[in-house]
Amino acid sequence: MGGAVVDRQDWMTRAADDAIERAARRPGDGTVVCASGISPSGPIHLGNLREILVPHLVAEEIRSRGVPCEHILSWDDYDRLRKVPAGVPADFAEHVGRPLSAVPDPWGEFPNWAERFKAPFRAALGRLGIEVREISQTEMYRAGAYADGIARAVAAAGTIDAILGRYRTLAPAPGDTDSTGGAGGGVGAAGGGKAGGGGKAGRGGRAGRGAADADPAAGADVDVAADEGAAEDEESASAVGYFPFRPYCDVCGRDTTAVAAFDGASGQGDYTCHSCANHGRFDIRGPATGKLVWKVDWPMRWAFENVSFEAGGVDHSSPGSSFTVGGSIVREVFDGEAPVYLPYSFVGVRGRAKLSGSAGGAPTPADALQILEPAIVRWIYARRRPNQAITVDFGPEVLRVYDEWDALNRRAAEGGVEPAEAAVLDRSRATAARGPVDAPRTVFPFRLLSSICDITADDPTQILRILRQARATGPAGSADTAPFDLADLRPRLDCARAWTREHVPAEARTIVRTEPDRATLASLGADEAKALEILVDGLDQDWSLDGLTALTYAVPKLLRGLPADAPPTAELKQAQRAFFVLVYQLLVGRDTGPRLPTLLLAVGPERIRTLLTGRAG
RNA sequence: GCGCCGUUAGCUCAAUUGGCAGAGCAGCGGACUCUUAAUCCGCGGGUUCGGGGUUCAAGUCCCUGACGGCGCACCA
Repeated sequence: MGGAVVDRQDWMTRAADDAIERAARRPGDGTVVCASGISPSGPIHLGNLREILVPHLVAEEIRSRGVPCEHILSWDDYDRLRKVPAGVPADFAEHVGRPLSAVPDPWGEFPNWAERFKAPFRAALGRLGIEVREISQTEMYRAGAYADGIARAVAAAGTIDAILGRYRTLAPAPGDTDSTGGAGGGVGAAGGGKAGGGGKAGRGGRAGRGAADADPAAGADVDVAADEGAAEDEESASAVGYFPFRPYCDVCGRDTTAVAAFDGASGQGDYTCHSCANHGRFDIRGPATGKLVWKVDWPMRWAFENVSFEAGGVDHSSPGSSFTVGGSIVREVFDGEAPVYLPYSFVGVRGRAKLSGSAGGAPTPADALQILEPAIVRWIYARRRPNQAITVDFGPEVLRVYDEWDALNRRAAEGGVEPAEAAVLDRSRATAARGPVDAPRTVFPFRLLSSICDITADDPTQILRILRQARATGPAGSADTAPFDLADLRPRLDCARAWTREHVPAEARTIVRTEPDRATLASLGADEAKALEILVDGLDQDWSLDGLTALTYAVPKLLRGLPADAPPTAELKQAQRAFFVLVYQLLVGRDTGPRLPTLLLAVGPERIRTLLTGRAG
């Protein structure tokens, strides 16, 4: 009974509280920096979208309070290509080990490998109303922006090695478990006590997501072989001990290098490349031709970008994984502090989404936006706490999602939703900078649109005609009688069309015959033929939903010499049912189908005449 | 070994910071001249995985056990 308090508390407000507090005790002008980082090594899927959406929603909350906030997206396009995904020419294996930005696009449409995968993702972000400042790690490293960070890391190699060692529990030392607890706790505490955790069950769909399938098969050989070459710590240990910076080879461009010697005074060193046997030199002072290993690179950027909030997948969030060690490294090496951190769980997919274009099996944001309105995609990510798994369903559940969404909007319009729920709704529909995301001006139930797309075979003219009819005669739809056009129905109409085409099973679809069923027509009894005649002759009397409804039910009555408005009897009802079956058979080759008046309206008078009489309309 | 998530109606899942356990589907009953996954109304349905604890109050918080899923400890 907290009565008077308007409570919009949810995970986003809490994260925003923490992030603002964290930023306040940081250097800089008080701008809260929320960070995302993605490695564009393949199609960027719906799981990766969470990497963006979690910080985005937190940033939105921060902005809504009038606090300056920036959302950055670090493209890890200077990472090595780790393996060649399925569907890519096998000879691309030679590029394994090179930076993603230095590998060509297999299909020659983009400047390089990384850009191929950035482009569609960027477009999807635009539709979702998400604005970020993109940062290319390739450019940053090559421009020498990180020179100071690299120098610090190299100088503190021993410290870093020791930190990593603290968390190594695999091989020999069964040692100290409390060092883990201590470090992890220190870092995570600010997150409100929940920062320690996150991981979660993933890939909810038993129908499977496919990403997993692609992994082992596709790259196994290549991956193992290449990683062997790169096998880092062990190899280099003999020469110069642990070394957190890995040079790319001057000759072959791969990171299959081992540092053989390094001189701290000059900042220069020697390496040997396993792939091409090149012996080369590198210099960490200016523009870099290599990069820090991941677990050092990440905390270095926290300090460099002054990050106050970031989210990470469960794989980064377990004890001993990159976030935990990063917390120690940023403090001990970069004189910084870990951001407020939210671990997020995996995004599962159900309902056999159509595979996205290029290589992968996992659906992308672009795939989702073909089926779901932008606001609904945002809603799916906003309404669940990050550490809960999300299942995006492309199957029949889509209908339910739309129904729920419409119901929520309706209730909100009537002012009948809880503050917390209303807040999530607001966050889903609009952003601070861009305003409302793309949404239909005229809303019809998704299942209605889908059904109409189905029976009209996507004919825009007929879709519009039926919808106008539906609105005119709709039961409670009297509220909004404003005229509308196809454009007012988008993007939902396009979503319904795509969903119907790609996700509704064939047996649930209605396919109107293109040619009359002459065999059945030839075997009709006299009454049947007469009934069809009555129907066809009556089509023009009142070509509307109501008119056709009256007509279809009247036919068996007229056939018996009864008036069209005769009261129904059991016998009449039976006759009506039999008549409907006959019409369904002739129109769609089945015993049942969509309600006849609707179906007739969709098929149109000429085609009805052709199919029911065998004569050209 | 360390750690995370889940377990709620026949099924799929909700339940804002602890405050009367709720929807959809399925089932049953009824209405619409009614056939369709394009309609409406109603009904039934629960030991919230087990055990302990804190509290006026626990699906929710603490401890513990079971089952299911996953992550890290090698790399990113």
